[in-house]
Amino acid sequence: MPRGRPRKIEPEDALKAAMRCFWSKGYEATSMSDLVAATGMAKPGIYANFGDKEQLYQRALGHYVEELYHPIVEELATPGTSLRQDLRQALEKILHSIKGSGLPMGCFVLNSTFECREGAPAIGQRLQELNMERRDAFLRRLLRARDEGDLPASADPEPLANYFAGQSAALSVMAQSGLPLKDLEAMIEVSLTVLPAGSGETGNP
Amino acid sequence: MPRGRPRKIEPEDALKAAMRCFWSKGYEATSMSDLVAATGMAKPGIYANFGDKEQLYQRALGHYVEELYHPIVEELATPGTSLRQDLRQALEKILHSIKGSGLPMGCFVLNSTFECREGAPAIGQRLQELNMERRDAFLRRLLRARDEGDLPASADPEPLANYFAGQSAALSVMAQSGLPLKDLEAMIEVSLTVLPAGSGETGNP
DNA sequence: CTATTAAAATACCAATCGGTACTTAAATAG
DNA sequence: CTATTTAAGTACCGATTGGTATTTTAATAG
Repeated sequence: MPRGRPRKIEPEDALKAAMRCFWSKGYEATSMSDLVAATGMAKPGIYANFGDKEQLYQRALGHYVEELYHPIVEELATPGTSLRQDLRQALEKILHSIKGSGLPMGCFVLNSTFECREGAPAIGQRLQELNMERRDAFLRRLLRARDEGDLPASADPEPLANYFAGQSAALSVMAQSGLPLKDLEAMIEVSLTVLPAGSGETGNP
Repeated sequence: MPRGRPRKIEPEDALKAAMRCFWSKGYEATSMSDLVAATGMAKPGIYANFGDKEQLYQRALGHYVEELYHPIVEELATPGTSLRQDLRQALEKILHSIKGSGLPMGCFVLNSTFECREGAPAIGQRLQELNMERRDAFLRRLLRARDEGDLPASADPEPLANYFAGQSAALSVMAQSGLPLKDLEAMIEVSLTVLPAGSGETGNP
């Protein structure tokens, strides 16, 4: 056991709580008092463990990326079955991470991208990178499909990757606008029809 | 001429300035001091003319909707040439309203939709309506196309309308992520390929 | 001129903001 | 037991927040 007074809450638990806070309310709308209430850690403890509000925000975003964003993005790029089926599963996964579970609504990266449209260039650049990582994951999967003949050589993978990367925002905004889950899933099926025939089985059997 | 001391700035000009402020920085990040600086109207004048900060925000959003959002949404639903060409022009128009001009970046309605993901239910419901108005405009155009035979009777207009309504968010987030204009226009061409053949001339001549 | 009207401008309010210095509590080492 | 270490908890800081009461300025009406 360590030497001094035992800690009430583990810093990692506090970080998780702070993440949910920033995720659901955004950076500006989250006050230090909110963070104190959410983490259960007193203010001086927060500053001692994480630095100031902006540093904590970056740590929270980093935790989200490691724990939730990267896993989905990476799984998205890996083999699976056919191209169409893999893209369908990827968009479904993104959709359920947007709507389902007890987690705050939407994607933390997308939410932050829209909040930080000007101002702090440091976090803004990081967010551009993260959105591009999602795009690149789609691109990798599409390039592989072209190599394997799952995507015709005539198809250009880059515009397709940009397009699919954008679909998460499309799903997010329509979810926020109140569309029921079945309509959001129908959106996914529509978005998959941009794939040339022969990229896997059809979506409407 | 009116009776008392002449006004320094017209309330409508102040409203325009406030709109740009909220539009570019968001509700939370915009302070009354910012609004005073942007409008040139002293704080008591703002409260006298518009009420409190939240009321001013709603007025600013209303002004945006009347002046910029509704015109684009309505033009989107009206005849034109072929379905594909009309949708292309609509998405191009949305894209250039997102990127071009000297106006703040992005769409005020989309930005607000992402900022207000929980909290004030009043403005949140209004934003849902506005997003649905965009969707409904796409739907009207698609229904007309189906009646005119420009869209096959086998195609289901509703999922297509939801899909196209989402594309503005897709364009917005990829623009924010640093994609150059030509790549964004290529995204539009990809998104149009969900239309069945024979909905107007092809996008790749 | 004076009275009146309406807006601008100054000054101020309590509350909250992000951030810190300081004290207290709870553990171990000797 | 006392000394030491580490974190929790309290109290406070100046600055800024959203919001007003009050005064001053500039016009017209008589």
